[in-house]
Amino acid sequence: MTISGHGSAAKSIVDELRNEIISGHLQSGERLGEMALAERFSVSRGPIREALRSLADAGLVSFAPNVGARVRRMTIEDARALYEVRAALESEAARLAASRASKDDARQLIDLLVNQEPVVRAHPHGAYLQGGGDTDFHAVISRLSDNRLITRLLFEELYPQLLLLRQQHQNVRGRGVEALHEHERIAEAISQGEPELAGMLMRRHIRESWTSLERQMASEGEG
Amino acid sequence: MTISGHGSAAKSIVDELRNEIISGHLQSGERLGEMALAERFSVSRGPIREALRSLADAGLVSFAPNVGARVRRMTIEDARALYEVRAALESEAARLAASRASKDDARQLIDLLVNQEPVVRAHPHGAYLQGGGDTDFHAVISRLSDNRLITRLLFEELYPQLLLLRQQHQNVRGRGVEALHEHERIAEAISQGEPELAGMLMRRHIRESWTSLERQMASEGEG
DNA sequence: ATTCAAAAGATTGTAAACAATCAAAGAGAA
DNA sequence: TTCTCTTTGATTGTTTACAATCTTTTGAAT
Repeated sequence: MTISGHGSAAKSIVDELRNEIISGHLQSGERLGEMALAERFSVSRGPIREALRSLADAGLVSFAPNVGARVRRMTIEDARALYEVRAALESEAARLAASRASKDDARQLIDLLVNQEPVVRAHPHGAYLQGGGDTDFHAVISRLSDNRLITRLLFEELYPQLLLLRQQHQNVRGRGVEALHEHERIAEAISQGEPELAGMLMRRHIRESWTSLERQMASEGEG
Repeated sequence: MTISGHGSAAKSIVDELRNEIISGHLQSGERLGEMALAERFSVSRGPIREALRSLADAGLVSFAPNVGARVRRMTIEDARALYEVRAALESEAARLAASRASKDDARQLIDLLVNQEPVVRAHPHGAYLQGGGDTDFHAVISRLSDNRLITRLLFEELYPQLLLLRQQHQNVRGRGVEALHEHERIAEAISQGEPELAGMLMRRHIRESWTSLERQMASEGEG
């Protein structure tokens, strides 16, 4: 679960390594030797081991006993499983948000989208997810769901893996305009207190996102 | 994520401690000092620290920096969040199983229930979940979903926490007969290849389970 | 040239000692 | 008595050293 604790040394090391993995500075499959990292961060192997375990929990690093850690390589099967779980958790979050959100909360969600609209229209195929806009939207819904477990699973396990996936298949383009439109419909359902509809729209939204990504990953194998 | 690795020492320590926590031999809130555990297992503090981190990832142990680990105390809010996530993941699993399961797989699922029926009828209020029968049913659906991430989340994070919850609120009784009947309807939907129906029935099944548990936890506060 | 085996090198797993932080006990004053 | 400050004790965080395992290299035999 990784509640939070984690000796302060390991914590900052985790953050740094996560950024380097997600940004592609550390390539997929690359070995993460404990001694090498210990020297790099001017620290002993203890905190390094703890940091690597934590990254493995987040799904960014893979282990082999007596062999060590490597930057995880995401297969297309991993990606499919990831999107299926994401659909389950986010549609549940949308459902709960529609049940529990106050009028004020819902209004805040809609305002967020109104502010994002001009930005998205300026970059129709922008990396919506990575840019923060998409993250904001889903983060707000996560908060409105009032379920800390869902929020933790999404932000500490699924989203990092999604970013890693994007990093490893670089030619993925966002669906900026379409996604924004789908967001608007979801926000509307939440603000009107319709859990079933909100959940269904969110599920469809994520399925569309996966369809788009899957197509790009497939064509990647050809070219 | 805790792929598997984990030095062999830590692995067995994790298993032992998990059993002791779930069985109630270690009470909730009890301190888990590193030195004490190191002596108990005749091992140094290194593997102990790794084991405790792993248990924290499973949600059985809570941390405070510079203070240490304790057996996690599950609040009613934790329980609610847990059941909401469980509903999301298991209904997704049922949905996927209905989409993907072969006729043979589905038949196997129904056979499982037929075999369990006489056992459940003999103990109508038995601890279905803990006894293995319920676990078997959900495990099979998990496998039929063909999604390793769902399976891992359920068996390494959610189910252990559910068992801990049961341990801390001891007067919970199962819904043996009703649950079995609901299982039969779910299995039927899966075998007939109806994802929407299977998902909906599973969601309802888990909601009923939660309603029953919530009522018992509430009455616990009174008596 | 290829394949297998054995030894050398490198890396992870574990143990033991040191440093830093926190919690509790005790003394003193209001 | 109660509150606060200080000190003491205990526990976690970190480092260093040792043991076990794996990977790679080297060599010979086919």
